[in-house]
Amino acid sequence: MSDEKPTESAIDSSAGSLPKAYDPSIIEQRWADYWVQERLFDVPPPNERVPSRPTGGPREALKEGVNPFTILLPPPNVTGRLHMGHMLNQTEMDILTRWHRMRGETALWVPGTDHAGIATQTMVERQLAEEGSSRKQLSRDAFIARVWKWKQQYGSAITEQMKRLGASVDWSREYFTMDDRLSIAVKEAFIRLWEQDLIYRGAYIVNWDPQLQTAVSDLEVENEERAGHLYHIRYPLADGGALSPDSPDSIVVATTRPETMLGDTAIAVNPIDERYKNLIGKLVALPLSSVSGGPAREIPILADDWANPEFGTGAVKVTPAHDPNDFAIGQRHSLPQLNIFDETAHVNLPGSPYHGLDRFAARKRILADLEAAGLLVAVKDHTLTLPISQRTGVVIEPRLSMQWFLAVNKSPAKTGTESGAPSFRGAEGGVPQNSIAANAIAAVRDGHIRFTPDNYTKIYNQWMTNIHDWCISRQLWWGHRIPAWHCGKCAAITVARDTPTACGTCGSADIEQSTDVLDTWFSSGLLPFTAFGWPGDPLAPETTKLTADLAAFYPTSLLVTGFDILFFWVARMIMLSTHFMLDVPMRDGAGGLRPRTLAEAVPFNAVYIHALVRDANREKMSKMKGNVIDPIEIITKYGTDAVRFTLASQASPGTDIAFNEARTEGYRAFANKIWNAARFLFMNLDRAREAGYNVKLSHNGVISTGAAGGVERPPNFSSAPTELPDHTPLETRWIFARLSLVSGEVARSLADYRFDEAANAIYQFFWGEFCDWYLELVKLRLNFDIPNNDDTAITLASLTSVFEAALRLLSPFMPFLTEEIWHALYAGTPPAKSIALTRYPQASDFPSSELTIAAMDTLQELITTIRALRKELSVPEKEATPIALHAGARVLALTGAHADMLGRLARVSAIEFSNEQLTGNNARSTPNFDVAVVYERQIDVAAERERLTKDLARHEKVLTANEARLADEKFIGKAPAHIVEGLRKQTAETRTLYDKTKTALDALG
RNA sequence: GGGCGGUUAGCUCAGUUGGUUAGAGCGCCUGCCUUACAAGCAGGAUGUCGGGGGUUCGAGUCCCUCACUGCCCACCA
Repeated sequence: MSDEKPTESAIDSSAGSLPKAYDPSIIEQRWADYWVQERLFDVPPPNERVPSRPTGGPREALKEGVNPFTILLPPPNVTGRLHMGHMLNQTEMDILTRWHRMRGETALWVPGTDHAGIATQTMVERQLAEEGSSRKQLSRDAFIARVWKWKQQYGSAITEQMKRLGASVDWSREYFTMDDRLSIAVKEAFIRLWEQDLIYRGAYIVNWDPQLQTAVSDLEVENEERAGHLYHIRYPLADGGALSPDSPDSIVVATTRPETMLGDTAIAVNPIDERYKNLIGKLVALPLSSVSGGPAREIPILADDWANPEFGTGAVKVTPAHDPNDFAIGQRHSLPQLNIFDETAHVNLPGSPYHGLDRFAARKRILADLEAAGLLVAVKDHTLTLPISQRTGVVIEPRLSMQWFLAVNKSPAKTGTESGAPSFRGAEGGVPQNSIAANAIAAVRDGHIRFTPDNYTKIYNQWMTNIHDWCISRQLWWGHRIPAWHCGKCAAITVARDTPTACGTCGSADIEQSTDVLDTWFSSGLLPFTAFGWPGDPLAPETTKLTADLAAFYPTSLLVTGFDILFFWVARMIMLSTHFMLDVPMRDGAGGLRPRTLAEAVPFNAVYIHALVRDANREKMSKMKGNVIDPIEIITKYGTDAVRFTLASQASPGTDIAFNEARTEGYRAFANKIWNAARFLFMNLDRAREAGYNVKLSHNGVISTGAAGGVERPPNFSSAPTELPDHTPLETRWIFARLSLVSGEVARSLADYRFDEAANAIYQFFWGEFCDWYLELVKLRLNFDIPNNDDTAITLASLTSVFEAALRLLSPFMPFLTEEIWHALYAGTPPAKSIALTRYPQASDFPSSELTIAAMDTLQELITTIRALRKELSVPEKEATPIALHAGARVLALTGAHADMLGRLARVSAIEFSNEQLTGNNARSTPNFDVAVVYERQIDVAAERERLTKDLARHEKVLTANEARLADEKFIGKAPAHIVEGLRKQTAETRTLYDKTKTALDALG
């Protein structure tokens, strides 16, 4: 089955050929393959006529049009396996993308994968370890070749999984962040930043992961509170301190990390601290610092405000090479920086007894030695926050090392190296400083980027305002190697686009490329523009570097992502994109170019941040806990559509999703329901054909017939409301009206990222209204025994039309099921290659009338009331009974005209109209009518009394409350008229119900 | 140390700018194999909206406070 071509397997619309139960496993893979093979969602390269994207809020998207909708897939790690977070993320993006596409917009969703420096390198290193080899045993080039081989072999796993989800991405534009094209762009970005003097190299304290043996950024460090100790250590004064008898001969410092004392180069006390005032300037003999049996190192006691007299002993040891604060003190006092650890955090002090010890072993030894020397004064319990490497879980070792940094709070220097390039930057006012961070702040502050939920605006601002320079170098092998060459002779740095042969400063040929690579987030931060071809043809003049894709699709419309990468990625994209894109000109519409504004330089106009997918008990999923739900597993069990719908129906902004399989089971049932509704329809279409009806499907929902979703759209995109013949039955008018309203609701919800509301509206419509009511009612009309019956013809046409439209409405949420049925409906000759290329139902597509809805509401209420009464009276399901009805003229007329509905749906055999109120124990009252079921059967008096008593109490409560309010002059005076009027009406109705209930209760005796 | 959320039916969650009797799905109870569907149909029960106070004609919704709970940021040895 699955190897058949979909168009051929699209079954004839005969109920007999649809299996009774819906089985997603036999259709989903087939359509997933079909969408990819047919390149249905590829967007052809834009031409000059592509209109540029107007800026506007999400509401703007409600208008139909041909604007591009562009969205970038957050690239998963190439080593990754799909998890529930991906699935939520992609479901949301796919719903929106399919929705926009079906609205006639050019919907471009660009997929890709991230080379994920650390993750990938670690994975391959692990593989090597299993083979008894290691990265260092291979050469750098051999190792990188090995990673590429791995990528070739396994790198497509995650994208293959994506295809299974039905993600409607443009595979022709798929990228990998280490592709040649993107590597060139990354290099170019680095070089320009260097030329603008925004990248610098320097020795600073960085977060060092001793396991990975690389620097990591602040963001890659998690702070964990742990119980630890504060050690008070005595440092003797070098001169013995015998200045005067009461003068101390030592100073006691407090530290949590005694092993770092080997790197101490000073002791700091606060200048206002009276205890130590006369020690300032003295030297101490650093204990345990003797190398090869030599004398102890002597270090000064100095005054620095950093020392807090309240904390510990008020004296702090200063280790400039291993603590950021100490580093700062060192800078202020020109202290030497003594790096005592190697890159694996083992003591690196040849000649010292601690040489070669791991940092924790060194701590133990040092504490023991201090104790033995009587220098360990006190050990106090102390909770400290330990920096933990996110990637490896090991304790981060702050370490002085040479790294590359991106200056984020600095204005770019004029480049000068670009050949006469005109600067398009900064034409807009309002950006005070033009630094990377300032632009990133302005972009959000000025509303060019909107966050949903909007509280992330604040979080973003807070972070961006306090941002530090970004350490962008990593001591890894897998990644974008920094295009800088160090000179062996003069030590100068040569940064160049093409591999240089000589030092740019002294001309020496003794140059070597930096061994560092760039932080993965540096390259992914460039994606919003590099994915569209930036920087373009490097040989072309600067002003024409606007690639066609960039011109057509930048800025992207939306970014959908999780809050966990808000700073890692979202913020970096805003920083880097605004910075670089301000220099890329805009088409001015008259064939020329003009500077780009900040609004046009932002990477996206909106950011939708979704929550976490948790397990059914709201626990965070983790491998350790073993509660990780594998999307592929759950999809195999319930079908992709059901899982997608589960996620969508719970995806309300700002709330985590507790993924509950029971719910997915419910949505599989929903899919099955629709499947069976289709079977019902097909069965009737068959009957109609057999009875000689001319069954022809209109193609009015189709917006594209030929090529894949291109930029061009057929002119007949808009569709006029379906015209209903005069004698169209009520239920058909009603279902069209409901479809219209629901279509409107769905559009409004999706525009606000309310996937839950949209999904629930469709669910309720499809099941609660179309299936539960409409399908039951059409059974009254479909009468194939009578040839050329008007009711039958109109109803069948409407039924088909509504069902087809409802499928389109549902298709962004359940693309597989709807595709399958839609193709089946057209019996192998569909008007488009996919339902995804048809028009999305709009409220204005269908005739709608409030009167129709009100009429059906009344009939539904009547039917429901009769059903309840029958149940209460224990009328056997199959037995029809007469009813008595007391009501106003409108309801009576309505009931008279639709007695057949009551017969079918409430098993009413006859209707007796009554002039009297009906209050017997076989009767029920609503504000619109009294109805009684005529059935001779002793009712359960006790149960009836209980029910009536309860009702009475409820009515009474309402009456008391309402009457009190209506008697309140302040309420009458201040509340708006429609509220008062509504309350009056409700009170009157409740009064009537109360009276009737009272009478009925009294009648029970 | 700062900052941000959450608390509504047994469970998971909705509840628009305050406005007439607070909803959904699942679960639960009862009755039905009614030829699209038992993955179904019909009916039913279930809430002092975390506690307290305030503003208001009117509060699940706004303000204060307390409790519990989750998260983010932060260079105090």
